[in-house]
Amino acid sequence: MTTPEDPKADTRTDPLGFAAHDHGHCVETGILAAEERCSEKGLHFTPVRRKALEILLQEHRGLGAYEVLDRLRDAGFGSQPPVAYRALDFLVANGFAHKIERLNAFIACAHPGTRHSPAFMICRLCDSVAEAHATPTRGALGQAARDAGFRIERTVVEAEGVCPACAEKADA
Amino acid sequence: MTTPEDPKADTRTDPLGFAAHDHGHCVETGILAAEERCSEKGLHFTPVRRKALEILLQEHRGLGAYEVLDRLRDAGFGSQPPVAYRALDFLVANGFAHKIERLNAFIACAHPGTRHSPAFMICRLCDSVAEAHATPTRGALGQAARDAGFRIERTVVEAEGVCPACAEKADA
DNA sequence: GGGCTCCATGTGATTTTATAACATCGATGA
DNA sequence: TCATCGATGTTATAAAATCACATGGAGCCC
Repeated sequence: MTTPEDPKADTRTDPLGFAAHDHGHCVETGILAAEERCSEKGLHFTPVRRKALEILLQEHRGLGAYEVLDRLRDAGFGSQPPVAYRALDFLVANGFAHKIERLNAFIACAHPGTRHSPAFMICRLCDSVAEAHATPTRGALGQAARDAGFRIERTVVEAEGVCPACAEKADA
Repeated sequence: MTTPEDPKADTRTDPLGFAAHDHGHCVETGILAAEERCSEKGLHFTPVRRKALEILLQEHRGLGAYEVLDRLRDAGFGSQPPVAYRALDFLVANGFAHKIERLNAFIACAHPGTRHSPAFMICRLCDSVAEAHATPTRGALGQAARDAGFRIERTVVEAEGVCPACAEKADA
């Protein structure tokens, strides 16, 4: 965790959980976490896969597969859809990224390494996305599932709305 | 290798909330509710729209837009995608149906008339879908949104797993 | 080393899902 | 009457995802 002496040194205002932060840090630690976990688990963190994760980490918003593909192509990798989809599948399967169903888009995991059900907050005005933890077995859905005898294996929880920065702009 | 029965082929035990029920009732009351609400609100419940809702009501699973389109064509309506998408858009916009993002599919609302955030339980074995109520502002997501200052306008809550009927078959 | 298998990458082609753009037509009402 | 509007229809195209198959390198066994 970096604690910059001068908070104003950080000029980027990309929201992470809609809060200002040192964004270079995101990419760096995201890649490091993936490297570590891959070597632990014997997974092949190959160049395309690494690059795809890097691309996702660079933005706190959902990127379409074809947007990722464009950037992979620019980086010298293959130019056909399966190139992107396969890299993204790997990242999602191993918890380094998530798919946002509402957007048909992908985003780097904000809590890599921890076992979790993600929940997303998607700003419809600026497209930024924050990841929180969902607790699917608690709450109304969990109760309904228990009542019905339904075994939950995976959950999609996505909230659409307005992030604090955009709400503030709208007020002004 | 044995040839187990394909659970998706079983149409006799349509589950509603994964429970047996009088299915004719579903279609009938669904249509009636829509008629009533449309006349209340001055909405045009036209033949295509009515037929589309009927089609959705006939199944407790998600139907793709093109599946709906096929049946609309069979019923004598137009045969091009916008025909289905427009009817479905109307139904969704007015709360008579929902889109299931995980499946890129549509389903008739199980609680028409009541204002609610739907939550779905999707059986990955037989494709049946049950609708429950979500309480997005309670629970972890609501707390995260409040903490972040995010204003939730709409939520997608979808659980994938195994319905009681399929779980039982799997045990046997 | 030779050959083998496995897995990742690459490509072209296709399928599935969704929208754009524009014509027609009937109901409503000035 | 005729202007307007919303609904329906059509053709064409865009966007998202998958299929099928070829290549190529890493590790391994003999």
